[in-house]
Amino acid sequence: MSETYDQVSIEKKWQKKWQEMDIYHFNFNSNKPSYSIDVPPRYASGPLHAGHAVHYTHIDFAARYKRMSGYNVFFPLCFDVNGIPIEERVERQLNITRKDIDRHEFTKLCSEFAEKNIKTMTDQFIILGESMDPSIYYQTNAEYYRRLTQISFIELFEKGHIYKGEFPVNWCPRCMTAMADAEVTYTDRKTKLNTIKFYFVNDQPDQLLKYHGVGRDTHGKYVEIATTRPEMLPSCQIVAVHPSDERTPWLVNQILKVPLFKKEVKIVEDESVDPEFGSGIVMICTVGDKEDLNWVFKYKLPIEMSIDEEGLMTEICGKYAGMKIEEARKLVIKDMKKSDLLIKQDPLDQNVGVCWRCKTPVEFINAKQWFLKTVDFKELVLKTSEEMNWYPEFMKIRLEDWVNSLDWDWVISRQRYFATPIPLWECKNCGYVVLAKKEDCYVDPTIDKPPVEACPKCGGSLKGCEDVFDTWMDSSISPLYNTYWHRDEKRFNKLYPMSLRPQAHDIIRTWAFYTILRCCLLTDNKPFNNIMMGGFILSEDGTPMHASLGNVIDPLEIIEESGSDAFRCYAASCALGEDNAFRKKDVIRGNRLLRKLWNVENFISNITKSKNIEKPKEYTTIDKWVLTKYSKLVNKCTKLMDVFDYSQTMKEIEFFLWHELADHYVEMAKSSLYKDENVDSISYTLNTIGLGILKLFAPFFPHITEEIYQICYFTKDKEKSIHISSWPKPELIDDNAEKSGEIVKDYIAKVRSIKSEQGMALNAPLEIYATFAPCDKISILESNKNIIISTLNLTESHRFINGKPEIEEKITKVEPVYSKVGPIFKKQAQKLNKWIFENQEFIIKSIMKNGDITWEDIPVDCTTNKNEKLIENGYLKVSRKPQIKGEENKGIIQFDEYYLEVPLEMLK
RNA sequence: GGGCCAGUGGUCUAGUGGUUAUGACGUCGCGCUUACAACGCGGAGAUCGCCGGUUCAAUUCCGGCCUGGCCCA
Repeated sequence: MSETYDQVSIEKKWQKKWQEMDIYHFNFNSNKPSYSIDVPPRYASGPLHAGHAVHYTHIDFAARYKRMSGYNVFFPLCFDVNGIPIEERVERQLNITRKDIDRHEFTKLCSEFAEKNIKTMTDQFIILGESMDPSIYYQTNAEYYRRLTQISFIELFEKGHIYKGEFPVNWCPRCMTAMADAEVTYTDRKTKLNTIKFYFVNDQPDQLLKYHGVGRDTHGKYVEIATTRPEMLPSCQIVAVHPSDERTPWLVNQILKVPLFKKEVKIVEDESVDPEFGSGIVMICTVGDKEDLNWVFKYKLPIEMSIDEEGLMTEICGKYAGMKIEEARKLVIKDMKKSDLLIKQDPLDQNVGVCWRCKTPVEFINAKQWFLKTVDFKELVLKTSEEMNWYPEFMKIRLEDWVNSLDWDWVISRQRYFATPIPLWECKNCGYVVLAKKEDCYVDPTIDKPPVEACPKCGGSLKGCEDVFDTWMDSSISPLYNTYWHRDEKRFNKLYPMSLRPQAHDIIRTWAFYTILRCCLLTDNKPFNNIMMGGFILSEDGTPMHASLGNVIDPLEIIEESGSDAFRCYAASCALGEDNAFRKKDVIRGNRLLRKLWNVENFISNITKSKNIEKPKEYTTIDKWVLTKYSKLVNKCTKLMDVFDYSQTMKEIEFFLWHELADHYVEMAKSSLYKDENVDSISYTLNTIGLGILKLFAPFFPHITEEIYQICYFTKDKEKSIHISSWPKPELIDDNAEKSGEIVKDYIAKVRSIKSEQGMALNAPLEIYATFAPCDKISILESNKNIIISTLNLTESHRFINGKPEIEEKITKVEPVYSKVGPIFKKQAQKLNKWIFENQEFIIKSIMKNGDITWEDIPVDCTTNKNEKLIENGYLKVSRKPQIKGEENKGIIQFDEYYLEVPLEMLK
């Protein structure tokens, strides 16, 4: 091994070699049990950021661990390619709208854009050291994938779970298109707030007039309502006041007349009314803005539209029908002024949603949409999620809350281009739906002919559906695609349900929910057994990453600087399901850890490289100690990896490597080796642990572990890569040796730190005349004295002596043992504790005189035995300090139960 | 407004019904020691978000509030 680890070039080397070695290949003919991962298909709108990188690295930890544990791991490389965000980026890049060019020309541009990102991300995955298998690749816009999306739709349609209905969508009246929320931008503008009169239908008591916002004129009593959209009055559905408003008791359930229009509406109370806005009484129309849409859902209001697709007033607007919005607004105001319905007009700063391209204010219009029934299947989804293991468990609650709150079915159609076409034709005449044949899919009804010439019902001509699917319709069958549903019955039966669904918690209500729903409806079985939820990665200051804030972290920049393995160390430090700010210091920690690992393995290799390693006939105590520690580490890590607790696994291995192995065992072993003692057992121990720990680290640090494996262990372990070698097994567990080893280790560590405090080198000669300790400890030290003396470089004349030296001990402090005193004395405990602290001198004197103290000496009521000895029975804890007695040129250093007899100058 | 999660030394974090609370990064002091000075040893640094309650004892359990994150309305 070289002195230093050249991270950058070695990582590149292995990334290239692994591709040639093809070691991550999923073998369909393997006899091993399979472990299948329903990898999130990465959305192809741009390169990965640090958050994605962490999530995929977590998945990679699972894949590598399972591969080493003897599974045939299914870890596909995949991308989600359909959808609006890609369309939008293409439109912005070329400064066009999709309506400006041919539909199919446009989708081609989207594909090309996505392909570029896919290429970039595929490279990024390689640089991150992800072990995906490109031979089980898919992307959701490919015909082979869209075909299954369509088949799944046809089957759900045939089962009666699909229907057509009406639903309001964002709509730009100028571009004449529906748009996603993502395409709506917000802008400030000045408008007028009009306060208008809504007369009561029934006569009201005069007391009501004392309240603000209530008035009377020659036509009767009225309430004042402020609105920026008077032209929407014909679609006014209800009026609302805040429950804590003093007028509420008078107003609720009263009926108001909508001015100018022959319409009556009821007053309701609702928390979400802002009492400070306008008169504190609001009207709700269908559908003025997003807020109104919430009201529509909540009160199940009829969807009666006052504006149509072209931005013109509809039939329900009476004399205003057919006018443009602005035109109608002006005329409505004019008419209200004429009829004395308008009280005042105030200027208002407003934040309105506008079309991102033409800046026209967005309207909601009602459009015919396709729905998948979801409300009917709440129980099914809840029951199924119960059958799966959630990591962490509490994430299940989010799904349950979401499912329980569902009031509406899922709108699956989009008036878009770059997505899977909805595979059906409709009769222009009677609306009859002709589905594509499953065997014909993939079809594009905007191009392809329907399976029948004319409508089977009325003979009318058929029109291909121009709508496409919501992108979640594609991604929510990923477990079906992965397991060869409808393509290979044998593979499907073997692979479905999948072992693991990894994903982030922000898409529980979408990806997790839709996948469970659809897979259950289509297969009557859950899609996966385990679901692991990644948290959110925030930027270093704890705020979410946003391109506009300029705080997006590029994982490649970090990797260029510190390497992939170090970045993966950060990823491992992120607890599952929790939000983590990016921490540079964990990358630094990674670098230090990698360096330490390299140096320790380098040391081990120097010892073992020219030796034939064989199991020794006999071990030393410290060999058994460290092998026991190591074996327990293996058991612990295995358990932790099984529950995806990567941060803890990493900590456990790191602690063992750095402290137990490097600081203690290696230091002890070194001195023996240099004296040519116990070489066989130490070499075997070092080789076993060196290899084992490398394997424990392999899922986290694939590059460095492979490099070391190939150099140091390949000839002994004989796998072509550490990543297909087997996960370590415990080697030896000997609890007695472990206890003895701990005693030796603690003693050495303590003396080492004393040496360091003296400013002495660790291997400098140390003159200690004798060590005193109780019998159980001293016998253990005595039997390991060779290793102790050589490690600490003690003088040969040093002796281990049972008991205590000739010293005086002074008691410095007596404390109650709270956990013992508390439960017995309950309420009296505090009084007792206080007394103990206040009477230290008395207690110390009694103990000096009698060796212990009893309840008799303490003024406390107690039912226990008056003669009980308090120190002996663990009620009191005594601190002692030795005082030097004896020879003039010797002193005592004391720690724990040990007394070291040392030259006097060591005490200075 | 609702659900879930988090709030612990300067920064980030572990953890616990028992009174000197874990570790990392940073910082300060001492030391080149035949794997490693990009190292070792040691020190300083925390009213465990705030307010109540339960308890002999709360950072930990319960309730309320505040702040941040995700999702929803």
